[in-house]
Amino acid sequence: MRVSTRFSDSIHILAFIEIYQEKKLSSELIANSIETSPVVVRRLMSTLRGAGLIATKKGTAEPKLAKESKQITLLDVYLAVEKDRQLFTLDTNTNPECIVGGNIQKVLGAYYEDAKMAALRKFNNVSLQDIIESILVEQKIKQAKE
Amino acid sequence: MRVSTRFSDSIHILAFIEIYQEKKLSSELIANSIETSPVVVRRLMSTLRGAGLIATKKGTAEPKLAKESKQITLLDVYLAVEKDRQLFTLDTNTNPECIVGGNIQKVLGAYYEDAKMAALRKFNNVSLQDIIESILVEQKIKQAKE
DNA sequence: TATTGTTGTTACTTAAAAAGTTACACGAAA
DNA sequence: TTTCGTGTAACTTTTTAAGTAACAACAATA
Repeated sequence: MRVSTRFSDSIHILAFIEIYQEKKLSSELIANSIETSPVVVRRLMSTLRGAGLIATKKGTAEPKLAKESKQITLLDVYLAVEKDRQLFTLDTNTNPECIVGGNIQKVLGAYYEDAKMAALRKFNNVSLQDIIESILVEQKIKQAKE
Repeated sequence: MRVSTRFSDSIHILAFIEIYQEKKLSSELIANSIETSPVVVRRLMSTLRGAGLIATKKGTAEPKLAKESKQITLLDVYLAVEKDRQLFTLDTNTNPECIVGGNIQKVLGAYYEDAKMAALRKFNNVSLQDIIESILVEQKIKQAKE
Protein backbone atom coordinates (compact mmCIF):
# COMPACT_ATOMS: atom_id res chain seq x y z
CA MET A 1 0.00 0.00 0.00
CA ARG A 2 0.85 3.57 0.04
CA VAL A 3 2.56 4.48 3.30
CA SER A 4 0.76 6.84 5.63
CA THR A 5 2.40 10.22 6.25
CA ARG A 6 -0.48 11.36 8.43
CA PHE A 7 1.57 11.35 11.60
CA SER A 8 4.39 13.40 10.11
CA ASP A 9 2.04 15.78 8.32
CA SER A 10 -0.02 16.31 11.47
CA ILE A 11 3.02 17.31 13.47
CA HIS A 12 3.95 19.58 10.59
CA ILE A 13 0.55 21.27 10.73
CA LEU A 14 0.69 21.76 14.48
CA ALA A 15 4.20 23.18 14.39
CA PHE A 16 3.22 25.47 11.54
CA ILE A 17 0.17 26.79 13.36
CA GLU A 18 2.20 27.56 16.44
CA ILE A 19 5.16 29.16 14.67
CA TYR A 20 3.04 31.36 12.43
CA GLN A 21 0.22 31.98 14.87
CA GLU A 22 -0.06 35.68 14.17
CA LYS A 23 -0.60 35.18 10.45
CA LYS A 24 -3.64 34.26 8.39
CA LEU A 25 -3.30 30.51 8.11
CA SER A 26 -5.42 29.08 5.32
CA SER A 27 -5.33 25.38 4.58
CA GLU A 28 -3.82 26.36 1.25
CA LEU A 29 -0.89 28.15 2.88
CA ILE A 30 -0.21 25.18 5.15
CA ALA A 31 -0.57 22.80 2.23
CA ASN A 32 2.13 24.76 0.49
CA SER A 33 4.60 24.02 3.25
CA ILE A 34 3.75 20.33 3.30
CA GLU A 35 3.54 20.24 -0.48
CA THR A 36 0.17 18.59 -0.53
CA SER A 37 -3.37 19.70 -1.25
CA PRO A 38 -5.53 21.92 0.96
CA VAL A 39 -8.12 19.17 1.30
CA VAL A 40 -5.58 16.80 2.78
CA VAL A 41 -4.67 19.48 5.30
CA ARG A 42 -8.29 20.20 6.18
CA ARG A 43 -8.94 16.49 6.55
CA LEU A 44 -6.07 16.10 8.99
CA MET A 45 -7.08 19.25 10.85
CA SER A 46 -10.55 17.85 11.17
CA THR A 47 -9.09 14.81 12.92
CA LEU A 48 -6.85 16.92 15.12
CA ARG A 49 -9.82 19.02 16.11
CA GLY A 50 -11.77 15.88 16.93
CA ALA A 51 -8.94 14.85 19.23
CA GLY A 52 -9.00 18.20 20.99
CA LEU A 53 -5.59 19.33 19.78
CA ILE A 54 -6.62 22.37 17.76
CA ALA A 55 -9.54 24.77 17.57
CA THR A 56 -10.82 26.13 14.27
CA LYS A 57 -13.67 28.34 13.09
CA LYS A 58 -15.53 27.40 9.95
CA GLY A 59 -15.02 29.98 7.24
CA THR A 60 -12.10 31.60 9.04
CA ALA A 61 -8.43 30.90 8.45
CA GLU A 62 -7.38 31.11 12.07
CA PRO A 63 -6.55 27.70 13.49
CA LYS A 64 -5.13 27.69 17.02
CA LEU A 65 -3.66 25.04 19.23
CA ALA A 66 -6.22 23.96 21.81
CA LYS A 67 -3.48 23.42 24.40
CA GLU A 68 -0.03 24.78 24.99
CA SER A 69 2.59 23.19 22.78
CA LYS A 70 4.31 21.92 25.92
CA GLN A 71 1.17 19.97 26.77
CA ILE A 72 0.90 18.19 23.41
CA THR A 73 3.07 15.11 22.99
CA LEU A 74 3.94 13.23 19.84
CA LEU A 75 1.95 10.37 21.31
CA ASP A 76 -1.17 12.56 21.48
CA VAL A 77 -0.74 13.33 17.80
CA TYR A 78 0.01 9.73 16.89
CA LEU A 79 -3.06 8.41 18.64
CA ALA A 80 -5.20 11.15 17.12
CA VAL A 81 -4.39 10.26 13.53
CA GLU A 82 -3.29 6.63 13.63
CA LYS A 83 -5.53 5.48 16.47
CA ASP A 84 -4.19 2.52 18.41
CA ARG A 85 -3.56 0.31 15.45
CA GLN A 86 -0.93 -2.41 15.32
CA LEU A 87 2.54 -1.10 14.65
CA PHE A 88 3.79 -4.54 13.66
CA THR A 89 1.21 -6.49 11.74
CA LEU A 90 -0.03 -9.88 12.81
CA ASP A 91 -1.23 -12.20 10.09
CA THR A 92 -4.72 -12.75 11.45
CA ASN A 93 -5.52 -15.47 8.97
CA THR A 94 -3.63 -18.56 10.12
CA ASN A 95 -4.81 -22.13 10.35
CA PRO A 96 -6.36 -22.73 13.80
CA GLU A 97 -6.05 -26.48 13.34
CA CYS A 98 -2.27 -26.25 13.38
CA ILE A 99 -0.22 -25.94 16.55
CA VAL A 100 1.72 -23.04 15.09
CA GLY A 101 -1.14 -21.40 13.23
CA GLY A 102 -3.44 -21.80 16.18
CA ASN A 103 -1.22 -20.15 18.76
CA ILE A 104 1.19 -17.83 17.03
CA GLN A 105 -1.15 -14.87 16.92
CA LYS A 106 -1.51 -14.73 20.67
CA VAL A 107 2.19 -15.29 21.27
CA LEU A 108 3.49 -12.85 18.69
CA GLY A 109 0.80 -10.33 19.55
CA ALA A 110 2.19 -10.04 23.07
CA TYR A 111 5.75 -9.38 21.88
CA TYR A 112 4.49 -6.91 19.27
CA GLU A 113 2.57 -5.01 21.93
CA ASP A 114 5.68 -4.89 24.05
CA ALA A 115 7.77 -3.42 21.23
CA LYS A 116 5.05 -0.98 20.27
CA MET A 117 4.72 0.20 23.84
CA ALA A 118 8.47 0.85 23.99
CA ALA A 119 8.20 3.04 20.90
CA LEU A 120 5.09 4.91 21.99
CA ARG A 121 6.60 5.63 25.39
CA LYS A 122 9.35 7.50 23.58
CA PHE A 123 6.75 9.61 21.81
CA ASN A 124 5.03 10.33 25.09
CA ASN A 125 8.22 12.03 26.24
CA VAL A 126 8.51 14.43 23.33
CA SER A 127 6.34 17.54 23.18
CA LEU A 128 5.34 19.68 20.25
CA GLN A 129 7.36 22.40 21.95
CA ASP A 130 10.46 20.20 21.67
CA ILE A 131 9.82 19.77 17.95
CA ILE A 132 9.30 23.48 17.38
CA GLU A 133 12.44 24.42 19.28
CA SER A 134 14.47 21.88 17.36
CA ILE A 135 13.14 23.19 14.07
CA LEU A 136 14.09 26.74 14.99
CA VAL A 137 17.55 25.65 16.09
CA GLU A 138 18.11 23.75 12.86
CA GLN A 139 17.05 26.84 10.95
CA LYS A 140 19.60 28.99 12.77
CA ILE A 141 22.32 26.43 12.10
CA LYS A 142 21.42 26.60 8.43
CA GLN A 143 21.56 30.36 8.37
CA ALA A 144 24.85 30.48 10.22
CA LYS A 145 26.39 28.40 7.45
CA GLU A 146 25.48 30.89 4.72
CA MET B 1 -1.22 0.15 0.69
CA ARG B 2 -1.78 -3.33 1.83
CA VAL B 3 -0.08 -4.03 5.14
CA SER B 4 2.92 -6.36 5.16
CA THR B 5 2.61 -9.61 7.09
CA ARG B 6 6.08 -10.72 6.03
CA PHE B 7 7.54 -10.40 9.50
CA SER B 8 4.78 -12.46 11.13
CA ASP B 9 4.73 -15.03 8.36
CA SER B 10 8.50 -15.42 8.47
CA ILE B 11 8.46 -16.16 12.18
CA HIS B 12 5.66 -18.59 11.49
CA ILE B 13 7.76 -20.37 8.89
CA LEU B 14 10.80 -20.60 11.15
CA ALA B 15 8.79 -21.91 14.10
CA PHE B 16 7.07 -24.42 11.86
CA ILE B 17 10.36 -25.71 10.47
CA GLU B 18 11.78 -26.18 13.93
CA ILE B 19 8.71 -27.79 15.49
CA TYR B 20 8.14 -30.22 12.62
CA GLN B 21 11.77 -30.76 11.72
CA GLU B 22 11.50 -34.51 11.37
CA LYS B 23 8.73 -34.31 8.78
CA LYS B 24 8.71 -33.65 5.09
CA LEU B 25 8.14 -29.92 4.91
CA SER B 26 6.99 -28.79 1.49
CA SER B 27 6.17 -25.15 0.88
CA GLU B 28 2.62 -26.29 0.33
CA LEU B 29 2.38 -27.84 3.79
CA ILE B 30 3.75 -24.70 5.42
CA ALA B 31 1.45 -22.55 3.30
CA ASN B 32 -1.43 -24.53 4.71
CA SER B 33 -0.59 -23.51 8.24
CA ILE B 34 -0.21 -19.85 7.29
CA GLU B 35 -3.20 -20.03 4.98
CA THR B 36 -1.39 -18.52 2.07
CA SER B 37 0.05 -19.80 -1.20
CA PRO B 38 3.17 -21.96 -1.57
CA VAL B 39 4.81 -19.31 -3.72
CA VAL B 40 4.51 -16.73 -0.96
CA VAL B 41 6.18 -19.19 1.39
CA ARG B 42 8.97 -19.97 -1.03
CA ARG B 43 9.50 -16.30 -1.64
CA LEU B 44 9.88 -15.62 2.08
CA MET B 45 12.09 -18.65 2.51
CA SER B 46 14.28 -17.38 -0.27
CA THR B 47 14.77 -14.16 1.68
CA LEU B 48 15.40 -16.03 4.93
CA ARG B 49 17.97 -18.17 3.19
CA GLY B 50 19.64 -15.06 1.83
CA ALA B 51 19.89 -13.75 5.38
CA GLY B 52 21.50 -16.97 6.57
CA LEU B 53 18.62 -18.04 8.79
CA ILE B 54 17.65 -21.26 7.02
CA ALA B 55 19.22 -23.76 4.67
CA THR B 56 17.28 -25.39 1.85
CA LYS B 57 17.99 -27.78 -0.98
CA LYS B 58 16.42 -27.14 -4.34
CA GLY B 59 13.97 -29.86 -5.25
CA THR B 60 13.90 -31.26 -1.72
CA ALA B 61 11.30 -30.48 0.91
CA GLU B 62 13.72 -30.38 3.82
CA PRO B 63 14.29 -26.87 5.06
CA LYS B 64 16.40 -26.55 8.20
CA LEU B 65 17.30 -23.68 10.46
CA ALA B 66 20.83 -22.52 9.74
CA LYS B 67 21.39 -21.70 13.41
CA GLU B 68 19.99 -22.89 16.69
CA SER B 69 16.62 -21.35 17.48
CA LYS B 70 18.18 -19.79 20.57
CA GLN B 71 20.58 -17.91 18.32
CA ILE B 72 17.90 -16.40 16.08
CA THR B 73 16.21 -13.28 17.42
CA LEU B 74 13.05 -11.60 16.21
CA LEU B 75 15.27 -8.72 15.19
CA ASP B 76 17.25 -11.00 12.89
CA VAL B 77 14.01 -12.01 11.23
CA TYR B 78 12.70 -8.47 11.07
CA LEU B 79 15.85 -7.15 9.42
CA ALA B 80 15.89 -10.07 7.01
CA VAL B 81 12.44 -9.40 5.59
CA GLU B 82 11.76 -5.75 6.29
CA LYS B 83 15.33 -4.48 5.96
CA ASP B 84 16.06 -1.34 7.94
CA ARG B 85 13.17 0.68 6.62
CA GLN B 86 11.45 3.47 8.48
CA LEU B 87 9.00 2.26 11.07
CA PHE B 88 7.34 5.66 11.27
CA THR B 89 7.14 7.37 7.93
CA LEU B 90 8.60 10.77 7.25
CA ASP B 91 6.93 12.84 4.58
CA THR B 92 10.00 13.37 2.42
CA ASN B 93 8.31 15.87 0.17
CA THR B 94 8.07 19.10 2.15
CA ASN B 95 8.80 22.65 1.05
CA PRO B 96 12.49 23.41 1.66
CA GLU B 97 11.79 27.15 1.39
CA CYS B 98 9.69 27.06 4.54
CA ILE B 99 11.17 27.04 8.03
CA VAL B 100 8.97 24.12 9.04
CA GLY B 101 9.11 22.23 5.75
CA GLY B 102 12.84 22.78 5.49
CA ASN B 103 13.78 21.40 8.89
CA ILE B 104 11.07 19.06 10.08
CA GLN B 105 12.42 16.00 8.30
CA LYS B 106 15.73 16.12 10.11
CA VAL B 107 14.10 16.85 13.47
CA LEU B 108 11.32 14.28 13.26
CA GLY B 109 13.65 11.74 11.72
CA ALA B 110 15.78 11.76 14.85
CA TYR B 111 12.81 11.14 17.15
CA TYR B 112 11.48 8.45 14.84
CA GLU B 113 14.82 6.69 14.90
CA ASP B 114 14.82 6.83 18.67
CA ALA B 115 11.36 5.23 18.91
CA LYS B 116 12.21 2.63 16.30
CA MET B 117 15.38 1.72 18.13
CA ALA B 118 13.42 1.21 21.35
CA ALA B 119 11.10 -1.22 19.57
CA LEU B 120 13.85 -3.10 17.75
CA ARG B 121 15.82 -3.51 20.96
CA LYS B 122 12.85 -5.41 22.35
CA PHE B 123 12.93 -7.73 19.37
CA ASN B 124 16.63 -8.27 19.86
CA ASN B 125 15.86 -9.76 23.25
CA VAL B 126 13.39 -12.36 22.03
CA SER B 127 14.62 -15.56 20.39
CA LEU B 128 12.85 -17.93 18.08
CA GLN B 129 13.22 -20.43 20.90
CA ASP B 130 11.13 -18.16 23.13
CA ILE B 131 8.42 -18.02 20.48
CA ILE B 132 8.38 -21.78 20.01
CA GLU B 133 8.22 -22.47 23.73
CA SER B 134 5.38 -19.99 24.14
CA ILE B 135 3.47 -21.60 21.27
CA LEU B 136 3.85 -25.03 22.83
CA VAL B 137 2.75 -23.74 26.23
CA GLU B 138 -0.31 -22.06 24.73
CA GLN B 139 -1.16 -25.31 23.02
CA LYS B 140 -1.02 -27.21 26.30
CA ILE B 141 -3.21 -24.60 27.96
CA LYS B 142 -5.73 -25.07 25.18
CA GLN B 143 -5.69 -28.83 25.52
CA ALA B 144 -6.04 -28.69 29.29
CA LYS B 145 -9.27 -26.74 28.84
CA GLU B 146 -10.91 -29.43 26.74
C1' DT C 1 -26.33 42.69 1.31
C1' DA C 2 -23.77 40.89 -2.53
C1' DT C 3 -19.15 39.31 -3.09
C1' DT C 4 -15.19 36.96 -2.03
C1' DG C 5 -12.63 33.81 0.49
C1' DT C 6 -12.41 29.79 3.52
C1' DT C 7 -13.83 25.76 5.99
C1' DG C 8 -15.77 21.16 6.47
C1' DT C 9 -17.17 17.25 4.20
C1' DT C 10 -18.48 13.84 0.68
C1' DA C 11 -17.55 11.17 -3.25
C1' DC C 12 -14.52 9.70 -6.51
C1' DT C 13 -9.82 8.74 -8.74
C1' DT C 14 -5.08 7.64 -8.63
C1' DA C 15 -0.91 5.66 -6.74
C1' DA C 16 1.83 2.46 -4.42
C1' DA C 17 3.00 -1.71 -2.02
C1' DA C 18 2.34 -6.24 -0.96
C1' DA C 19 -0.13 -10.56 -1.47
C1' DG C 20 -1.82 -13.81 -4.65
C1' DT C 21 -1.48 -16.35 -9.16
C1' DT C 22 0.46 -18.52 -13.18
C1' DA C 23 4.09 -20.57 -15.39
C1' DC C 24 8.13 -23.06 -15.92
C1' DA C 25 13.07 -24.46 -15.82
C1' DC C 26 15.78 -27.20 -12.90
C1' DG C 27 16.96 -30.52 -9.25
C1' DA C 28 16.06 -34.81 -6.30
C1' DA C 29 14.58 -39.27 -5.51
C1' DA C 30 12.29 -43.48 -6.22
C1' DT D 1 11.88 -41.48 -16.53
C1' DT D 2 8.31 -40.04 -13.89
C1' DT D 3 6.83 -37.52 -10.07
C1' DC D 4 7.32 -34.12 -6.76
C1' DG D 5 9.22 -29.95 -5.20
C1' DT D 6 12.09 -25.73 -5.37
C1' DG D 7 13.39 -21.19 -7.05
C1' DT D 8 12.14 -17.39 -9.63
C1' DA D 9 10.06 -14.29 -12.92
C1' DA D 10 6.06 -11.96 -14.70
C1' DC D 11 1.65 -10.56 -14.06
C1' DT D 12 -2.92 -9.58 -11.49
C1' DT D 13 -5.52 -8.40 -7.53
C1' DT D 14 -6.21 -6.24 -3.18
C1' DT D 15 -5.75 -2.74 0.02
C1' DT D 16 -5.03 1.76 1.87
C1' DA D 17 -3.96 6.29 1.73
C1' DA D 18 -3.14 10.47 -0.93
C1' DG D 19 -4.92 13.44 -4.41
C1' DT D 20 -8.88 15.77 -6.76
C1' DA D 21 -13.38 17.82 -7.61
C1' DA D 22 -17.40 19.72 -5.96
C1' DC D 23 -20.23 22.19 -2.99
C1' DA D 24 -22.97 23.81 1.07
C1' DA D 25 -22.27 26.69 5.06
C1' DC D 26 -19.95 30.37 7.31
C1' DA D 27 -17.23 34.92 7.90
C1' DA D 28 -15.69 39.28 6.75
C1' DT D 29 -16.09 43.32 4.11
C1' DA D 30 -16.68 46.40 0.23
